[in-house]
Amino acid sequence: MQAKPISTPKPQDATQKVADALAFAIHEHRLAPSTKLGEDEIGEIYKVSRTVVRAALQSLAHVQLVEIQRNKGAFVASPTPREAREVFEARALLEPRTARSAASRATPRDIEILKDHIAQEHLALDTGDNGRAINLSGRFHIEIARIADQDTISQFIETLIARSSLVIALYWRRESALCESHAHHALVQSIADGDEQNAEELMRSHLVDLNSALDLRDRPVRAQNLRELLRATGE
Amino acid sequence: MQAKPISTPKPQDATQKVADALAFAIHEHRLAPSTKLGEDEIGEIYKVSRTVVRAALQSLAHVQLVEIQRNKGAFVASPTPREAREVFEARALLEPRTARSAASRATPRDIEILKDHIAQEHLALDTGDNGRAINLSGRFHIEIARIADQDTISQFIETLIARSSLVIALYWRRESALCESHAHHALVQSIADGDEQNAEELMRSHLVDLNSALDLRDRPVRAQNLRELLRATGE
DNA sequence: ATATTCCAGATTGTATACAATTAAGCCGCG
DNA sequence: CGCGGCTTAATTGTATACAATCTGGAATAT
Repeated sequence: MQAKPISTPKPQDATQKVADALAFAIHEHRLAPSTKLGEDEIGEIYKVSRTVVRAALQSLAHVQLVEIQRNKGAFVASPTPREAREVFEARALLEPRTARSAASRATPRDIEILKDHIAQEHLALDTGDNGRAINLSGRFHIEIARIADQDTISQFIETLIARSSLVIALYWRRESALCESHAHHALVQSIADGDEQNAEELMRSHLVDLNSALDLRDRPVRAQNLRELLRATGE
Repeated sequence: MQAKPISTPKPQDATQKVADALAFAIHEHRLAPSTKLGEDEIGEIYKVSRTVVRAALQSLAHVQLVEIQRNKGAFVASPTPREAREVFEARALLEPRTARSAASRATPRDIEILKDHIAQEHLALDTGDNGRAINLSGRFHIEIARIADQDTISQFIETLIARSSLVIALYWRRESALCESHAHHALVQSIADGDEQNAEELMRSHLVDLNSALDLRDRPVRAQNLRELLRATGE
């Protein structure tokens, strides 16, 4: 019966908060691939102990947003071209089916949410906030998976989209504009219409478009690993 | 140069070792769903500190082999009928494609490995070691995913098979025998022949068979949660 | 001058200690 | 006899302390 009026110091999981904050930063491309994530450093930023930071980093490592090298530390993941290709292949396998399912289940409320996402996406693009636009674009796909009401597959898609953000950071061709909004709009329309076949097909082609906007030929320079590569030749 | 013949005390990640040991026990049905996994208890068993145990449990929670309830502790996961259905739906979506891919890539060495798996499976069944048989059966599917050479999807399949083990523990109909070996054998044959279409179809029907051997109508009694359920009605 | 060895600082891996929350037993009351 | 509140023990969440490993540079020898 006492009041806790103001801010709750640590009401919920501190670990989750740190993990979310880091994931958000990565999704918005504020943390570039291969960036070192020192435990003390992060702990100081969020005012938590290394215990919490370590748990958060391990959590992110599980979805491959960060890579942990034993006795070396945690780094923002830097997907290889092969991994990048695999991520989009997996999405191509899962998401069309998900879109179909969403089309058969979406409620008016769901359509509202999706349209709102698109509106925010436009806004972010107009204000030049590319990081936010990429983040919202990903969450659009996650929202569709949620509507499909398949938790297991949704979880997979979430991790794939998280990784996609890294892939985009590394391999996106600047020439191609970030104008997927059109595709998203058409997708919402077919979902709203309950047109399963069309939704599935639109999602498939949307993913093909996304994939073709990547240039996977370039090898990403792994900043911090230069030294390691050099030493590898010595032994 | 040097030999590390016998056991290494803590050469690698102690966390991984504990996680593997627990996962193994769960896969072999030695740890039943809803079993409480106390941190001190496990730490004492494996002679490690709670720090390590907690990391291992969180790792297992990420693949949903255990469920962590804040301030309550970790329990062996107990999939609901809905979750069970979703797991097999996801497998039905991923594995046929994987089998096809495996058929197109398998080397003679891979075929050897698969046949060896089947042999071990037979052995386990003959000796009545059902836990081991289930474990091997799952690893057979994982091996196919590995041959398909799609790491991302393989990882998903691994977690799905891990969860399948729990589903089997909860929903397997005792009437139906554990005689999938025949299906596995036919699958290996088509993979060895490089018959992609057949491999895909066999995998699909194999998963259908597995699914039909489950009885998802029964609600699993969550042993430890009785108290919790009772209290839920009170508030 | 270059390469190598070794030492010191910094960082991670693990264990322990303390704080917060929950579970269980006990007592008193209806 | 059963139920409810309180107290205490047990368990988890977090922080800190110690040990092991790695990074980076300086000194030395070639």
